[in-house]
Amino acid sequence: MKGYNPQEIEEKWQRIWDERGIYNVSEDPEKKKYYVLEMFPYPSGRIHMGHVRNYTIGDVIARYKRAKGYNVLHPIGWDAFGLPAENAAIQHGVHPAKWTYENISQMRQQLKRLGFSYDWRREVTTCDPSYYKWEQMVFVRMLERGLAYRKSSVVNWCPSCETVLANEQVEEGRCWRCKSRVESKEMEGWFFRITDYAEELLDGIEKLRGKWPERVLTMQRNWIGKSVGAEIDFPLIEPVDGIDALRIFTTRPDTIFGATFVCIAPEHPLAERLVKGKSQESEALDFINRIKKQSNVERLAEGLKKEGVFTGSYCLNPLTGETIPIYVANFVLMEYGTGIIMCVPAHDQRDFEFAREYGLPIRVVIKPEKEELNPESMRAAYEESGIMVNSGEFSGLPSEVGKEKIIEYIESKGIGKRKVNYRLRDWGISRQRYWGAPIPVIYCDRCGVVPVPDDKLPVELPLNVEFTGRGGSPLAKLESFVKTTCPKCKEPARRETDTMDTFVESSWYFLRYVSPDFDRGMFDREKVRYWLPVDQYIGGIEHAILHLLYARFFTKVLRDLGMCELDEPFSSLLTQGMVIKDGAKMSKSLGNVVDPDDMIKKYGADTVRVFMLFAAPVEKDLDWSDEGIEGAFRFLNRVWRLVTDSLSRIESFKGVRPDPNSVSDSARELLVKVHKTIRKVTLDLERFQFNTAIAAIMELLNSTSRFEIKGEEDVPVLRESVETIIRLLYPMAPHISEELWELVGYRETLVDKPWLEWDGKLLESESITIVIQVNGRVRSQIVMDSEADEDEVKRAAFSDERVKSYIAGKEIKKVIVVPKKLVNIVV
RNA sequence: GCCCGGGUGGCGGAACUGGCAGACGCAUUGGACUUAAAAUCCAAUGGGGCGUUGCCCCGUGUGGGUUCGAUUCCCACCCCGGGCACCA
Repeated sequence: MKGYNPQEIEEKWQRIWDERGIYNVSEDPEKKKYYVLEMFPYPSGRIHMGHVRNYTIGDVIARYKRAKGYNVLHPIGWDAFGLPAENAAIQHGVHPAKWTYENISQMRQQLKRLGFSYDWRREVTTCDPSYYKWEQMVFVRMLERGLAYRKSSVVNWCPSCETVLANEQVEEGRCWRCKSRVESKEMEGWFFRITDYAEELLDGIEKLRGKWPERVLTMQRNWIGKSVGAEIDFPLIEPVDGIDALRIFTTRPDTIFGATFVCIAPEHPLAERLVKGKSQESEALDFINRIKKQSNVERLAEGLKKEGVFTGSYCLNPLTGETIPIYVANFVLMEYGTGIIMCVPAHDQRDFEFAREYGLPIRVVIKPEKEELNPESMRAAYEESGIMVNSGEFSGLPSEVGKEKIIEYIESKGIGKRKVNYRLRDWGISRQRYWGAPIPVIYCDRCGVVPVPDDKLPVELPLNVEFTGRGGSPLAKLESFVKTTCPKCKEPARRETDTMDTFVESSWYFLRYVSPDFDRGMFDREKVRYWLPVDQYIGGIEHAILHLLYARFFTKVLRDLGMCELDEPFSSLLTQGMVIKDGAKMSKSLGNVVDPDDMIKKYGADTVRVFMLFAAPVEKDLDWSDEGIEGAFRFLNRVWRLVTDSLSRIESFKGVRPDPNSVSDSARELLVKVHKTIRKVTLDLERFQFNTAIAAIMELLNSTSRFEIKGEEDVPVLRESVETIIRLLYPMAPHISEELWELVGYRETLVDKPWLEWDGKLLESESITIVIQVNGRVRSQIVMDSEADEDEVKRAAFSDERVKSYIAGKEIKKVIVVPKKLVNIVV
């Protein structure tokens, strides 16, 4: 018999699966649907071990669910827009389109070589105009509804690349590409109003509890950063430009009697007006300008040092009626709240530090339960709740109650209102880059911003551009693209040359898979109704916030545009850990990269898959081990050998059911093991515990290899065990399983075979080993019939010789019997 | 600082809902096969002890608690990983 030759059999089965199109699915109202999706890859050139792990997990789930009778949708595509393509163009003169499509065709071959069960007819590529056309149309709808808008804001600017960088593209204050220092710059750009959905996105998190990893939910919750409080007016002593009060935001209205000064952000337009004509003017303006020049990164890096300068202006504390000073301070953020805060040094650590630095009064207004606070000797602010003191008519109230009372009071006086703030900012989607979906708007001197009409979509990305890496986006320099006519007045106009953030494409690709060729809209609504939501989404933890939050937001927008009925796109989320080597992420610079192709060449796809699943639980990081993959290869070889070695013995027993009552004891034991393994593997696959599922198959393999046939009636047991191993292994290592299945005499492929069921009766009727403890320590074991009642078990326990020696001459205080498990005798 | 995870042999890891800690794999050691090696197979492998082939004690980050019984539950602390970090 031939040895295990993975190259040969893997190619064979991949061809057979492909020819028969066995993974192609369509809607079937008779069957329960299951949509399993892995995060699609960026076509960087070659797949890496992280992809292999991600897609192997998805493939096991897809094959298992299919065997369980589900109509399984399992698609793949390409997140094909992005900066690396443009860099390749700048550095090597290859056009981004050519580079991207060549990478895709290479990576597609690699995925096929791993035997993943995709419906390849549904492949989507986001840089294709037939894909981004729909995204542009949605952009226009959003624009019409005010969900997309243009504004000026402070961005990260790389002076060398002459482009904006997203926050995540800034590493320690430097450009991730050219390492030059990033500057802050005010720029116009397009935004999606994700903040309108802050509350719903937060609510949704509660509904995803238990189905998404808690960590991801926590990260999203923090990112949205809801805080409840109030906005309150602090009247100015001298009004400026008709403004007679400063509106502040606070989450602690209960501490307002302790507000001894007010701070304003340096970027706040009022800051400069407040200092005008004051003796502090030049000093204050110097400070404001110095802080404004710092990039966000620098300002955060300088971090803990609180700095400020007195404006020379005063306002009133609206509750105490006291006159208090107004400062400009570096720790106040323009983007959050109103950009102005009331400062309560006794009960806020930042205000406390600032007050100590500048000698401002500290007044205690919240008293802790037990201790007394002394403003002179306090070393830190008291930020917890307590009893209100020095707070006029509110004194004596618990601070939590006082918070409500003060809000009611200021609302009744018309000097403020209850207010909820979010840390979440609107999503800036403009990129001064070429390789992305053009933003479909036209600027007309007469009509202003005009969206491109639907019948003129898509705005195709022109391919005849030059890549110099200098002077901004190549699009802006392409006159034939920029020059156009206004759709409204037909006069000459200019096109927007920014492209969309690539996270926009990945915010809806999972919807496009249901009808990839649909040309009357983004997707076929009926098909979305059938397939969505995604039942199981699988990907790396690195997308915990960005992609997963954007996709949730975009789904809700599409719903509100009346395009679908979906609230949440991904019912369940599985985040797999990274693949690392020698304790570090695989990277070229560390020289610890393991190439999947090399491993496939050496061991075959099945071995690579099995190792990925066996080496660690899915959520944890997986440390690559050369010895480990050898072990996986050995395991498959042993399976191969078991089957081929037993072939002649079991060949003529096809379809013969073993009779548990007439087989030898060891055969019966094996048969029980077979069914226990079916149960274990099934339950493990349901919970995505692939490592223990494989361990269970290994155990069964060991038992079967050791098994010796005692008589003719034992042979069907051996056969059943062999067949079980093949079939349980199938979702993880499909090629070898198919080949061995054929070898043991079957013509139909395993793809079509329903999943195995275990025989519950066989497992129940077993005799059971019961552990006997004396004082909680294991002292003996007895074998009992599983039907035995408590008294029988007790009697057997007391008559056990070893137990007798432990309890001899001692008083029995208590006997605990756990049915079918153990007896504990306390003496 | 705050919020999540997580600490189990030499290593990756297992243990249902409180019930035999260390499944399975790797590595190591010894043996078989071989002229030899590789491959393969068999055996041992948490620590310590002894009357040494069978048994005893200790042992799941540390210290306490609940319980007949704790890797599992509760309290306090230590360490590691990740996220957020002047968000008022």
